[in-house]
Amino acid sequence: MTKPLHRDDPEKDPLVGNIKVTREDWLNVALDTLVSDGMEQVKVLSLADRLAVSRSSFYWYFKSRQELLDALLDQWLATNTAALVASTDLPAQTITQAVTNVFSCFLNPQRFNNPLDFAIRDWARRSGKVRRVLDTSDTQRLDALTTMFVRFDYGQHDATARARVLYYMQIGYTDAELHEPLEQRLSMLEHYLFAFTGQKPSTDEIAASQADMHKIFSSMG
Amino acid sequence: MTKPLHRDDPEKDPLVGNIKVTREDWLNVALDTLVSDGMEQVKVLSLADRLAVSRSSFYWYFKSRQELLDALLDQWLATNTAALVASTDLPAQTITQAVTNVFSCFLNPQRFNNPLDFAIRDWARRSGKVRRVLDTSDTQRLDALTTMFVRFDYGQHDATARARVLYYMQIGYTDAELHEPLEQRLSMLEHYLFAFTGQKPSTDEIAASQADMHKIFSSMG
DNA sequence: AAACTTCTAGACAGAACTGTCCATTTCTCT
DNA sequence: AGAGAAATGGACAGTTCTGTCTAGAAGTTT
Repeated sequence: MTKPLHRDDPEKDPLVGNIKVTREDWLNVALDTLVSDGMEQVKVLSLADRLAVSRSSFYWYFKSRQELLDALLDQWLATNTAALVASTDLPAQTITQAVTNVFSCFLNPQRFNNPLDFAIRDWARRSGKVRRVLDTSDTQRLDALTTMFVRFDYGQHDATARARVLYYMQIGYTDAELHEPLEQRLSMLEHYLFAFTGQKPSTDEIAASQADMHKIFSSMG
Repeated sequence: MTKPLHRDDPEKDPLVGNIKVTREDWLNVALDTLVSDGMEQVKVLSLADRLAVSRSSFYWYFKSRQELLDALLDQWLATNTAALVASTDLPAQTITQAVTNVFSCFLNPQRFNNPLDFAIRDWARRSGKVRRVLDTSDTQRLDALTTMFVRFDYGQHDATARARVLYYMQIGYTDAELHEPLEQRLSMLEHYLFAFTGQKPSTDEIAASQADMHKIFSSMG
């Protein structure tokens, strides 16, 4: 479990009365399960086990399992897309720098939760409602990326194509879970940047970009 | 259901005795369910319902549900990767033509079953064994694509980067289920080709590539 | 036609899950 | 202290699945 339970977290208000866990605790454990095992494995019984709490207590906080699932979708909706869109708007001198900013966002789990994004994508394959929510987000993200390329004087069609190549490649890359060592990944960076922007990055830009990535990884441990 | 049951297919040997369905029928229905609803929904009960046959009869053909799932994985293993690798080896005068060949393969459901690929990817997220099988296939596919770029005089690192951009972008694109009209997709082709190869495609090449795509779609109806 | 092979159907046991009901616990408020 | 509010836990009912066991149906062989 990633986050400590409410009752174990010294930062939070102490629990009064006969309370053992909060609605937030249920949501955190559910989110963790969603990410690691998929939406179908988010089961009241197993969540209760992990919380060491009676299963029936769940129904005090949620009307049904479906209400919990809806809450999880809402939570996703409020995070990942916003982070990515913000990264396309960060100040940058060149398109290479701008693309590096987007890379950084995807690489930083604090800003963009990749596993969660995939769990939602899985889910969308089985639920029309989730599919529609996801489509809206994908459109927003692609629009933001396209705007970024247009800002650096790419034509509308070219910008759209490059936004898609960048975005979809990121999805595919993460999906494949290619766990290559950081050094190898950094050595490829120059070629990725060229493929994405169509422009040879300067040695300064490559170095700056690599330093960026390095910083993210070392801050993660 | 896509394929007719063995008993309904005039091409096949008639079923003798008290036989209603074959092992092949079970596999086909299971594959169809896997593709549309995911591996967790492949249930003996619902397959039996779709076949209009008793559930317990399943155990004549398969030792257990797990044996069926293993058979599905084997079936995938024998198809998609082979088709893609073959497409990288097709004759081509230029890298643009070669990339077009790969596009065609991904677009043609007869050659590459995209939904099945995703069902396997989903599954791999929950099973270490499937993950390993998928990783092996991904590596084979990427190696074939890299070799293709090297054949057209790209440096080793550049070829690897471009192979990945092409392959992962394809995964991401399909995953997003962006159902854009064919005409729009064709109008973007020129920009995709440029982004993937780093070389401006000639007007002849663009036209040939578009014709290729057109042919696939019209043959599908 | 009797024996044999091949598959099917129904009954059963057992597990895992959802949701409901209600008594009980623990703190707060008056 | 007593009443009330805020959860919690245990028992119960109902559904959906897996896998086993066995009798029976529909052909084939001798």
